[in-house]
Amino acid sequence: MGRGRVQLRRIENKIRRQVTFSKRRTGLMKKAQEISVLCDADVSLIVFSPKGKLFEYSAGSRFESILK
Amino acid sequence: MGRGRVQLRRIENKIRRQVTFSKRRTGLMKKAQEISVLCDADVSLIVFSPKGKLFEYSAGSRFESILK
DNA sequence: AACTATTTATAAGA
DNA sequence: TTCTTATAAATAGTT
Repeated sequence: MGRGRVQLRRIENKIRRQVTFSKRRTGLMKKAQEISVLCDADVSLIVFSPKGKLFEYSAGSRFESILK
Repeated sequence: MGRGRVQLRRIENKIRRQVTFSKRRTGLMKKAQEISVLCDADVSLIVFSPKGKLFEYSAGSRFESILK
């Protein structure tokens, strides 16, 4: 999406990689939430940034009992 | 996306819910893979369909040792 | 952080 | 369920 095509390989530029991570993490979390609500599905999504920071979304009884 | 707007609530029609689940699960898995490759991030995504079928994607050393 | 041109995802239909 | 198409949504590059 956006101004250029996506090449599926590691973004070498550190700044660009961080910006892309931030944008795509937000989008991925949103879509995880959407499929859980729309389709009544249990979902667990865990992402570590390259710096080791943890981001997590979970929904449904299968995961809430484990992760909360 | 598509022909109509998304309402963020459970899709009541069973057929439509299954079709949407199948399409969105594919898209979600793809985006999980993309962020892991592009941004060098460890990712774990686990989804259960409403029928209880498990779908999983994981990437990175944090998860591969656990899930494989 | 906001913008916007463009790509990508996908809802509905076939 | 697989393909197509119109359109909504995500986002890459820019400001």
